[in-house]
Amino acid sequence: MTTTEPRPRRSDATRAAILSAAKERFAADGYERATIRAIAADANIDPAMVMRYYGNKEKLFAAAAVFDLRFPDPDTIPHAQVGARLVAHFLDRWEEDETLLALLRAAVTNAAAGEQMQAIFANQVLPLAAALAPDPAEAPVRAGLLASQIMGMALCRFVLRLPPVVGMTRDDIIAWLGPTAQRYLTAAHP
Amino acid sequence: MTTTEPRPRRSDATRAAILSAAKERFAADGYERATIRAIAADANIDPAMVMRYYGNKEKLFAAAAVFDLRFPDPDTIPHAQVGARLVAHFLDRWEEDETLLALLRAAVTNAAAGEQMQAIFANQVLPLAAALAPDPAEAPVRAGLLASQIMGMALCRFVLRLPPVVGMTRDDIIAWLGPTAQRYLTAAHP
DNA sequence: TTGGTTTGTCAACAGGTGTTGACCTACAGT
DNA sequence: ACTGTAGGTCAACACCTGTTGACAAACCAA
Repeated sequence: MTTTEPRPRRSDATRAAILSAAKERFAADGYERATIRAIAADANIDPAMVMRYYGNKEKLFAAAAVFDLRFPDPDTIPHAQVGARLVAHFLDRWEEDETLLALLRAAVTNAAAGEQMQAIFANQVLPLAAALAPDPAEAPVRAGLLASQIMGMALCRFVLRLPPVVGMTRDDIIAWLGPTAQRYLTAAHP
Repeated sequence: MTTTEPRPRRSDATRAAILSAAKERFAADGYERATIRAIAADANIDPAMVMRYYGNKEKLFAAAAVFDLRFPDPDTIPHAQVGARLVAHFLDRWEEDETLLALLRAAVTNAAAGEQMQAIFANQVLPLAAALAPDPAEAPVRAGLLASQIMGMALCRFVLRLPPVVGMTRDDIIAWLGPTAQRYLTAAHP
């Protein structure tokens, strides 16, 4: 038995346009300033359609903020390079998918977005740290430290746009942050 | 000639109450959700007073977001301990003054707040890095790296409230982030 | 063609926002 | 006591927000 795909509806294109516009607006403006009217205008549809297909603004955001970090299999990474590889992977994910930016911008002022951020941390970052940390009991703290450095870099580079941080190249960032991530994940407790 | 203090006005108490309530609201809710009406209610005054004394919401925020990091004199810190000392200092400043939290929460969605954040970076963090970096030309990047780790920790601990990060003690954080800050500021370019 | 379901449009609602101006009150200087 | 000014109150404004319900158009099955 194949997985039962719900047969394609005629309105799928509209749904997709709404979701795409929502991601863009949430990423650019944050939760409160991204208005349903503006999202609908971007998608060239009536604001009422947003309500019809997504119920309300919170559910629309929940749909727009689904995100998979797509970590590589930890076993395929040489132990000495996990830091650099993860920093590089995070940078790529951050730049190729605006969803993370939307999530960050919204999570700072919206409770539901904050919880979604916590869920991503618990379901995706924590298992990764558990697979890499020398002692599984330390995994949560190590995951938290990794998150603090990665999110801080994203904050300064993509949100606050601090000029020296914006000016760094991808390789600069990997060279500086790689050892930090490596230490947070694998080094002995200081 | 003594510095010409503007003689105290009868309304100084009201002004201070407004500013204090504004800091609290901006810190807790961010720029857009902190309404003038709510701030006025906290200060037990009429919303119109806010406009009279601060002109408009943007100017009120600008007044509420003035902040001095109060760095210790770099020369008084033993070179080997600058990282730990600065991390400890940042933690203290962050916890004793909610202005930084207001600034961070607002800077993510409000352009003026973002610029104020950039100004603090340029006027306060950058000179510190310049005084500590081995090569002054590298100071901006080193300051940016320091900011990324410090702001990231604040974001995860005070805003997103990631449980493992909230659970860390002050000493935990200093022990983990101290060496990172030390390396960003003083170690050779990797 | 008929009838019903899906897709879309329009206008309006109830409530909240920053902001303004008219007005009253209490004080300081004379 | 009189008067000008600073401090404070009140109601309203114009606008924007999420959200709703009534209605029209397009589609598809019979």
